[in-house]
Amino acid sequence: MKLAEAKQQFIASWGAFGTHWGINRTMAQVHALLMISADPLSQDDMMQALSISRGNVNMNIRELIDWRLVDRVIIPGERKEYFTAEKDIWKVATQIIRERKKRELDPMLKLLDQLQDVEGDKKDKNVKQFTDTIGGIKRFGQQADKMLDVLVKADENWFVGSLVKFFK
Amino acid sequence: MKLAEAKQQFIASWGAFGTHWGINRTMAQVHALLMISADPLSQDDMMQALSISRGNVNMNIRELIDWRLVDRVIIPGERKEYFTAEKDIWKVATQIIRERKKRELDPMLKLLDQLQDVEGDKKDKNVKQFTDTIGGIKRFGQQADKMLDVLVKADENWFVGSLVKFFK
DNA sequence: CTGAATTTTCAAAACTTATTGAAAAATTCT
DNA sequence: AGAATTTTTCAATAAGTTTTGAAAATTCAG
Repeated sequence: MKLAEAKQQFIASWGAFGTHWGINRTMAQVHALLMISADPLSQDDMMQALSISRGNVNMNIRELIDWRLVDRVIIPGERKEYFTAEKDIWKVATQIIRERKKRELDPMLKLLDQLQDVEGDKKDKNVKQFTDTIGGIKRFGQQADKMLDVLVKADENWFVGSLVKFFK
Repeated sequence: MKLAEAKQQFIASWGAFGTHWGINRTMAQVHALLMISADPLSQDDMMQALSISRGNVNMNIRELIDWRLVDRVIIPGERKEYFTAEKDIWKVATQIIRERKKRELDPMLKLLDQLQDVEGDKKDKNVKQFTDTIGGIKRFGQQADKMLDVLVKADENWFVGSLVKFFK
């Protein structure tokens, strides 16, 4: 397979993959493009490569920067801004976990806390089923929360090394 | 807080949460409703509880069954079908992992294999960046794949117990 | 087998989200 | 400072997704 074709396929698939995980297709594609580009790209480069509008590139790039997956790069002597993506997939993954935890898991746990104490007879099976379910999700979420905290602070080598032993 | 109000809040939040993870809001809400219901519900019950149409309930229930998160229940003497959800959140989580792995991770790994061998000079930095990135993602994905396999087959108590030690 | 109850399907409509592109703002050069 | 270039914004529009609801299919009791 030719490089250009392989690139296109990867970008398309990464985009489709993203949509299954609640990520805007174009944002995932911009990310994919930057991950496989040896050099930083300008917004014009991306418009070109993905056949999308200037506004679209701009919005998605800014969101990727907000997720800390992409950085602005200044190239001396160039007027335009350029962008690169973090290419170490371990760092990419931990960063995504970090953000989603902050944006989604933490608020969910806060809500579950509030829902925990409903008025009413603890003997009523409807009350009981509700509090049991909420309690179960809360405990699970807290466990996940702790685990992800450690994971995200860990070094890849330590982690993979330890996992090998753990999951023999 | 009153039970009815707490239920509504949970259903709404679970729905919103789902949309951030590529899951149809209504499907997540139906799932939430069944998880906090002490008894099995009919399609009419769900239409009522969520103010949605019959077709909508039907489609989403069938998808939840397809994900093996919900089961049909026959109540003797009743003409209607009833439905219950798995309420053990550990089982829910491992089942979701199982399905997403099958539907998304496995195909992605298969694609990365194909993209691995592009024609061209390995010294060309463009070729190199591409194969390095793809290779990195592939290795990471394979590691995750193995890990999730073990996780999904594990028993919750074993898992949590071991993790506590692991993540001290 | 008949007819009532229930479930399923799916085209059309409603809703949601993403994209465009031109205008405004900001930046940088001379 | 003024002009040229680049970036950002955002209202309008397009594209994509979900929902409805009525018709068709299926199931079941008598």
